[in-house]
Amino acid sequence: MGVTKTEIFTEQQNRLATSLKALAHPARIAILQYIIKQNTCICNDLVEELGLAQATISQHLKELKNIGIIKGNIEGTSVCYCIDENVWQQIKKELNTFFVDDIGIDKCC
Amino acid sequence: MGVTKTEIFTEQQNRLATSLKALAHPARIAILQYIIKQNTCICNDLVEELGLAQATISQHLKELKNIGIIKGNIEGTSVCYCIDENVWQQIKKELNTFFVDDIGIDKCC
DNA sequence: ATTATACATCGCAATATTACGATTAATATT
DNA sequence: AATATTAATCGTAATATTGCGATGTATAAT
Repeated sequence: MGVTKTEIFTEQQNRLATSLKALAHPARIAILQYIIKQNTCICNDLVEELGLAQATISQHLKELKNIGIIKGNIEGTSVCYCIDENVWQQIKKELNTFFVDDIGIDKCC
Repeated sequence: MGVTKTEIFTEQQNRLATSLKALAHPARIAILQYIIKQNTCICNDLVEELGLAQATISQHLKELKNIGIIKGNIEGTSVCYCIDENVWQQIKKELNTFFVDDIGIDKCC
C-alpha cells in the first residue's frame, strides 16, 4: 500500500488530483508567484529568493514541469523558466468546473 | 528531512498549499463531488460509491474535516456530512487570487 | 585547454501518505 | 440486556515526498 488506487476513479478526478498535488507545496506556490511577478526567472533566482538548496529548487521545478504549468528554455548556461499560458488556463478551467457555486447549502444537515 | 520548511514561506502560501494538499487526492475529490451531488451523505454511502474500505474513507473524511471544507453532524449511529459553504467559498476565493489572468504571456522566454 | 557558472540527477535520511484489517465506542434495534 | 449498525481510531505495510550534499553535464569565459 501507500499507493493511490487511480483505477477506481475517473480520468477527470485523477487529472485534477495530479494537478492539485503539483501545486500543493508552499515552495511551488512561491515559485509560480515569483515567475508571474517577474514574467520569467532562472533556477538561481529562486534559490536566492526562497532560500532552499539548488537541488531542492530544481526538483520542485521538475514537478511543475511535469504537469506542464511551466516550461524552460535553455539560454547559455542557464534555463529560463516561464508559465505555460495554455496549461495555466486549462487548470484554472478545471478548477472552476470543480468549484461550482451551487452546493445546495439549504439542504445541509 | 522529509518535512516541509513552512517557516520560510508566507502564511498565505502555507495556507493555500495546505488546502490544495487536502484536495489533491482523487478519492477526496470524488467525495466532495458526491456530497455536492447528493447535498449530504454518510460515510457508508461513500464506502459503497467509491469501493474503498471504511477505514480509508473515514481517513479521507478526516483530512477534509481538517481544512474545514466539510462538517459532520451525528444522526443516531451515522454521521451526516455536508459542505461548509463558508470554507468552500473562502478556498475558492484564495484560488482565484492565485490564479490571476495576467501572467505576462508576451514577455515569456 | 582550463576554469567558472548553471542546473539536472543520484543517493540518502527523515518524514508523510495511502490503504486496510482489527478494534473500539456509541447509538439503535430486538 | 444482547445484538446490530455506523464510524472513528490504532497499528502496520508499502510507497511517496521533502530536502540536501555530491556528482555529472553542458555552455561561457579566460
